Amino acid sequence: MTATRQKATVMGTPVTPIRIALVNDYEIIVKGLQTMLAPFSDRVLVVEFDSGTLPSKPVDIALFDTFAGRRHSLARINAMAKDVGIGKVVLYTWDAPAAFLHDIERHNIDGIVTKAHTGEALVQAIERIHGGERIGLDDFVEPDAATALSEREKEVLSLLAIGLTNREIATELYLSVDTVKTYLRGLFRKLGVSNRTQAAVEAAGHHLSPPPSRRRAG
Amino acid sequence: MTATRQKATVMGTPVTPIRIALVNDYEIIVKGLQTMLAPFSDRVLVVEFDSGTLPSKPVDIALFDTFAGRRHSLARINAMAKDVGIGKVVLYTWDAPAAFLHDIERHNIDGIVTKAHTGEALVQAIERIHGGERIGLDDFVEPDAATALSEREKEVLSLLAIGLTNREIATELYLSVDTVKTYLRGLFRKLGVSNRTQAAVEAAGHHLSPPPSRRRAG
DNA sequence: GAAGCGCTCACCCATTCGGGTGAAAACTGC
DNA sequence: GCAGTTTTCACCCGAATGGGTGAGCGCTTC
Repeated sequence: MTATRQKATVMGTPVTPIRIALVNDYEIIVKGLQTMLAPFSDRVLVVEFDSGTLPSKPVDIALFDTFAGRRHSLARINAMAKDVGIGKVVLYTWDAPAAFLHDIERHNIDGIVTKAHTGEALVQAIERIHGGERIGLDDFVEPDAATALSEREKEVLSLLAIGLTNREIATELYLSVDTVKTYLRGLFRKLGVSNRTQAAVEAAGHHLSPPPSRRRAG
Repeated sequence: MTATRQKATVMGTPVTPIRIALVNDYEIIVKGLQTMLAPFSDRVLVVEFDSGTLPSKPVDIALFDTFAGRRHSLARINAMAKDVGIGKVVLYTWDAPAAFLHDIERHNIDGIVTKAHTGEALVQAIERIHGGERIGLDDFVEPDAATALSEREKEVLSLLAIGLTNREIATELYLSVDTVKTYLRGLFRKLGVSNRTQAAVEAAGHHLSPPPSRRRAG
């Protein structure tokens, strides 16, 4: 929050704006970001808007609009990020950043900003992330050591949390049922619960379960 | 979907655009809606943007941006709607409309549109709602008769949803375990699930389970 | 290189769960 | 009154779950 971060010009000399791409399907967000960032064109430049696809031009930062149910693409964008020339991948989400803990740890996300940000705040966040800070991440990294879930445990829990049986979890993760049960015992202990339903409820608190299904399509 | 709906002019004579207000806190949505609807200024006119407060001028339609955790204001806006001169109250939400079934039944919402709409689609939806249709509502009203839960079933489900065992539920409700199991069979059938964990997840969608405990602040 | 942790699996055992059938009592609506 | 629904319970049975112990392998750390 030092004053140096906010100036886009140094002694009147213009600085190259940070080039960002927005990966988003929704017109209102695309238009909103454009309009919202227009006054800051000297600091950030939105060079591309994509509908679920990757930006075709190199950018400093890709704002990745991650919705539940769309997380799969996160793996993809990250895998291809270096090929295309994306400097950093930033989640641009409605949810509290914690909702994407799972993704953050799995893929290398460089920052998270929420859509609650105003234009000015967003620009500042982008500048800080561009500068190497891990905005929105630091608050959510470390769990509790003793109750920290391992990678595999989180995978098992996330599948449990959608109601899969042990056998289904095993099949999904290419494990034996006994192994799944071993993980569950550890999970129950760490979560302080005694059955899978309680674990599923807790999983939501750990942001490891999807939102409940909507019965009817919108 | 008749052709008459789309024309904003009648034989070249301009028609008064529908006046809408947006109740929203987020700059990106405010800016996005403005920009998105700008090309349709002959059909819809965004006359006011409010941050959580009610529009001060009479409008035909108030787009009410409802976020989880902000639903309380829905009751307020509706109560005051007629005083201020709001023609219709429309939810403008990300979620599938079903997420607000609860609200819809409690307050008199005239329509629901999602932010996935493009400008053109949004304008059409607004026009149809203005014309008296209940966009997005008809698909979500009735609890389906066959899948409606009885009082007792809801009680059982709400206890299941916090992870109680059948025996615990039975004790809690002064029932036999067999009775609880009978209810569960019916619940699973109505919810379209095959085990209690899935039922617990669904229960959240039915507003029958408390929000999961947050271990860390978001 | 020993200790510790994460990941994997196996076997055992008691309990719980899920699903099926049947049925009685009460209340609701036509 | 009768049909339908809700609430309640019982019995049966196979499958799933939960908990315990033990154990091998790989990686990191001291």
